[in-house]
Amino acid sequence: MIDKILTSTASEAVRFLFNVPIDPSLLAVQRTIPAFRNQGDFSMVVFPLLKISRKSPEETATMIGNEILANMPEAESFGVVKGYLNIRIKPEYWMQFLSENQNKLSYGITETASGNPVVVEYSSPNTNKPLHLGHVRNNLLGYSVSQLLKANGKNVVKVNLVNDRGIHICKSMLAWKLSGKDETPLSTGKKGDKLVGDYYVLFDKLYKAEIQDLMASGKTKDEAEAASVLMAQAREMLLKWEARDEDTLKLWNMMNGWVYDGFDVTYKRLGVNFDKIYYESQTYLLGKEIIEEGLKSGILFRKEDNSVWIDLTTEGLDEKLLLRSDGTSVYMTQDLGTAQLRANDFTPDSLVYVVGNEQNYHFEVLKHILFKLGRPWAEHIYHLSYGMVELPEGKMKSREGTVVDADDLMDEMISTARSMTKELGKIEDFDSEEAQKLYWIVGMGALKYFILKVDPKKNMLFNPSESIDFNGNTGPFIQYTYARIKSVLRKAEAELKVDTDFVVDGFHAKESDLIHSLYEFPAVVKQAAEALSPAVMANYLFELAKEYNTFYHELTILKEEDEAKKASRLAISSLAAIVIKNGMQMLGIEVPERM
RNA sequence: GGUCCGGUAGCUCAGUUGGAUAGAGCAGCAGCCUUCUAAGCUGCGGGUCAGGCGUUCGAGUCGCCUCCGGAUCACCA
Repeated sequence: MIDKILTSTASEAVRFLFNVPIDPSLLAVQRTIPAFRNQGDFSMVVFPLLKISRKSPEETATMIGNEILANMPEAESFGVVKGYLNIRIKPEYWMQFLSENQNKLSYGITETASGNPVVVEYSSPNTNKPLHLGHVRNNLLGYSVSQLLKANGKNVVKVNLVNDRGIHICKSMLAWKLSGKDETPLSTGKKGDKLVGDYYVLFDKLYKAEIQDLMASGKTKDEAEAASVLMAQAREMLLKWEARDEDTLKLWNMMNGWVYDGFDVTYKRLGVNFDKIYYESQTYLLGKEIIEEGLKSGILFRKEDNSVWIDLTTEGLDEKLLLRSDGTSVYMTQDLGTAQLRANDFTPDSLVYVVGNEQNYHFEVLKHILFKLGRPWAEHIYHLSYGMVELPEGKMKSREGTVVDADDLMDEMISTARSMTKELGKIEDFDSEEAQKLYWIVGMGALKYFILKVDPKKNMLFNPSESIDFNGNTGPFIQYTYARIKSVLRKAEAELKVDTDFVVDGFHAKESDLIHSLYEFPAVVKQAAEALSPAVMANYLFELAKEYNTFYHELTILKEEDEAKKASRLAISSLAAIVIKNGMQMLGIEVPERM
């Protein structure tokens, strides 16, 4: 990469001029800011060198500039403003870059995967309620991060750990049984996850009524909760489940089956998928051997009441419970077990957990425990901790009915895409199937981009009364730019063949900006993956699309009479389309050929 | 109370390892379709980067303190 060459040339220059070897990071090369683009493509700050040069900033910069010009064939000229050295790269360099990559469909993507896999866990739903906007953020992040890692040549295993057991499922099961209506998805025409979710809500309603009654008869809230028959029945059901009671298992299997059918539909529409699905009903007993092992080695200890703990106070944390006094496991025990299971299944390079930031502490503890128990791979556990999706009135609460349902939201996005497309009237020749596909692409593009453009670790706001935009910094804007480019390219191909070898005197400022942005794409792919942040990619793509639209507006392409210029602009367009398509694919967003 | 995360334009958000004059989008106003897709482009207004102190040639970015918001600190998951 040219910026690397520049850095090493410059540090050589400093060594030659001032006879002092320097750390190249002192001269971090950066892209010249727009105000000074007339002077160069790259800039260096010479202030840190003044102690070495013992000259004025201008003089120091000029000396280095001359030295670079003399030793770096790609450098064309330089300019100095205060302590900034701006270097222009020869257009020949950019021309070569363009002709080499203009038709490279895999530009920015490392196609051959190598190394042990990265295991990415995401989604991880409970089977007692349908997916909502919070889950949507989780799923989109997990899928996109997986795509980004793949684009960087990693083997990726996407896993989902479904929480299919526990008291919450028993509540839905119990309410269903008590209602006596024998409803099924088939009999009601309802999506299975929705139906089960309704019964979960029904349980809560019945339970609250029971508590009310008990309190009306003079009990305190605590007493009422302790005396609740419904809760006792739910617990009994859980015990029966654990005892593998046949009827209970049958009901459980049936209702979970409904939920999975429902989830499958939602996952498919969201465009996410998994390489392996773990079920807690099969993993919840794991971890106990690890505990035994830790007890033996003395890293864990047992209290008088028989409960097992780890002391993490030297790590600045607390003591943490790992086994209850009755010998049963807690969440942490299971997670230790499933982490080990994954380590055994895949011998991964690293483990990524896409889990909300309310579990920051949990994962910090998890890492520490595994590390103390002699699992060196624990060092490569990354908790991709994302913020809440909040509504204007605050947090979403399932029980208060303030959740934004994933299916409803997708329906709404697609229907908005439909009405906007119809209003614009550009696809009248599409058949119904093509049109439906486009509505889905655009609607989902708007939704996905809206969520992914925000830095994962930040909380974000969703206002249901203001529908998600389709103009400005949005998915459809980027999709539109792609469709626009493709339209030009189609026309160019329909004309005569355009020469892909071209020589131009130089580039227009708008062309240079675009070329430079396109040149940066592979670095952005890397950076986004390292940061586990689709937002890095999203924001880059928006800037790129904006630059293309400015270029498109200010310069003609097909009507350009100078054939070389025309060819260069087509090359820029072609590569821009490739970058947008590849970048969007890393976000899990499709792009339409027309819209 | 301890720990962690956040606070940037009216609103939603960017801002690479500290670098030049802090940027977008939306909303508002004014323009641009006989020309490669107007889901677009151009222009205008809009800021005590929560506040203070410090480190530095240079701080939205790093450190300390204060204020505000959120999360977490369960024999819940």
